[in-house]
Amino acid sequence: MITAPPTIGQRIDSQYGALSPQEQRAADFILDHLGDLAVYNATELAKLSGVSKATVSRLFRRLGFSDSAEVREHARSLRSQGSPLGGVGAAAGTPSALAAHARQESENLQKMLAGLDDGRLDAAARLIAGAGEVVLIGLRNSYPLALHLRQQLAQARDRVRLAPVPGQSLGEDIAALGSRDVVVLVGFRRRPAGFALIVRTLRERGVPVVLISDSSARRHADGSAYWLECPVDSVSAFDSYAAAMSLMNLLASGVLGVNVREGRTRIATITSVYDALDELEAPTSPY
Amino acid sequence: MITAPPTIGQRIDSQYGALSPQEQRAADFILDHLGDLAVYNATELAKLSGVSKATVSRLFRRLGFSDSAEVREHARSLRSQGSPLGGVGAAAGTPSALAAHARQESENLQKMLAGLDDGRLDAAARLIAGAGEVVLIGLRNSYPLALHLRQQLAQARDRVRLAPVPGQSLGEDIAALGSRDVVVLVGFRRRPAGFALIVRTLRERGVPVVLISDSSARRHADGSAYWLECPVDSVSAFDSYAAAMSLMNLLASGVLGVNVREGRTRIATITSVYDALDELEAPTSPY
DNA sequence: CGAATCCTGAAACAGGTGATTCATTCTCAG
DNA sequence: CTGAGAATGAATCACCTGTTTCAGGATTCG
Repeated sequence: MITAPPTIGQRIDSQYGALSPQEQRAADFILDHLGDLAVYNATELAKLSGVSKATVSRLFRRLGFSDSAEVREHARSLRSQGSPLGGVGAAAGTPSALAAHARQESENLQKMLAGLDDGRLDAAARLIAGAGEVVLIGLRNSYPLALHLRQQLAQARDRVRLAPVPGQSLGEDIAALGSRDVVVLVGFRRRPAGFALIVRTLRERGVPVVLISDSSARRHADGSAYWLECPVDSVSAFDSYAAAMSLMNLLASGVLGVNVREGRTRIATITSVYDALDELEAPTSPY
Repeated sequence: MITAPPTIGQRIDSQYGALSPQEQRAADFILDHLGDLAVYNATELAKLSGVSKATVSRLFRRLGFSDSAEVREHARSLRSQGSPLGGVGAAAGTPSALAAHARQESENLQKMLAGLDDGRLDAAARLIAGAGEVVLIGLRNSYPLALHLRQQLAQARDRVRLAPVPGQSLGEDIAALGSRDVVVLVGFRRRPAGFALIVRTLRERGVPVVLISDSSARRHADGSAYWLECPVDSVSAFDSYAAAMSLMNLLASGVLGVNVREGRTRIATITSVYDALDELEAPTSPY
């Protein structure tokens, strides 16, 4: 049996710790774009990963290639073999359980999206974007989701509050709200008893509600302006909020008003993203 | 409907008859290797298709490109957008915003799972299941995720704490930990500056770390016992933590599974514990 | 605190790339 | 037979790529 020479991914993995910081940076980029490695030349690799050409050159050398042409060659041969290219993994484990999980997650996602293509996502986003104040409510297991949504929404607009603030009753939180405001109510299964009362109170006050929940909250749907349904079914003992997170992302970006259809990680944007990342990595205060 | 500029394949098709014999030869080669077009440069194209560089240059010009660089660019954009390879039509039905989003989410999920099938998920779950104390750390945007994971893990085992407790420094939180405990560190991109210090401190103390993050935290991976990588890429302006949530679910159920197998099950008490937890978790409502 | 070592990007340099020019060949029409 | 025109590759040359060198930090070690 022929022992194949290690792929570039494997080489990076095995030597990663021994690489210098800048070399790691370039290596990161390579690992993140293994499939596209053959289309970049060394200069682009350097620019995109934010290091000098010299560093890239040294990295190749250190990974055991004699020059960048050899790397190109290597990347190409990997491509043509259709190999997974991956440094880590690729070994057979217990795919059955993971596969079942994957299927379930996809199904959740699909269902969630299917319930959205009547334009209600857009409508809800518009409602939130135009509201005076936005209050997010998430109790119990929905609390982390609400917290997350607030972090994202806060980047899309002002005046986004999380409602159950410690030391303050929910009543006080929503007392001042009116019909020009919006409440985003995250209410996945295992809602506390008072949930129905919240919905009723808000409706009486004329506060529009965007309800995000699984199907078990259907009875509260007609008390809401929009109901964004999202399944949380899972093959395991616990609910999975993956599709819910996906929905949060859609909602936040909808509010931001960006055109989601814009192509994926375009080369032009890669650099700026990386730059922004590094800026954040260095300074800043802890949480 | 937007009329996209014709692809190079279409341009060749429409002008094929008007091309000179040698140009057709080069064009044939291009058509036969459309998917790999981005990896060849003009000189290689010439050599491989058996024509001179000059002919290739003229061909590009005749196809409406000003430059071979423009062709490269074009070839790349085809790669990143759709499927020059995987079939002709890119499912012309509704490649709308939601579809693009769905595709990206699936890809994230797939990548996440691919990084797991070497058994590291199971290993990490075992480590967590057997640890004396489990401390979850999630800063900034990773905080909601950590919070969520705690809710789920708390159903699978005892002694699961969230570390950045308000009014207490992280140092105090992890001061008492040792090699028999475990820290689950959630560190998705936009980590604060102190992150590296946390990793270092934990390693010095011999506290095993399960790192959950996107690829940007790779540099911290070798300071960790297990690194569960999870992409958060999104077609929108915000990162999507859908795959991350999926991973949390897997991890929690993995831990539960270990404990069930080893007779440490807490299933009987799950509900009551869960409820008690929630009272502590989200500030209680007056309702 | 100083020396040694390593890391790093700027700059120099050698080699390669691709657009253009030019001479040759071939094809027809006259 | 001849001249116009197209096709084509070799040759040229400005430009670009990638390697190496070098000097200025940063870090480590004594």
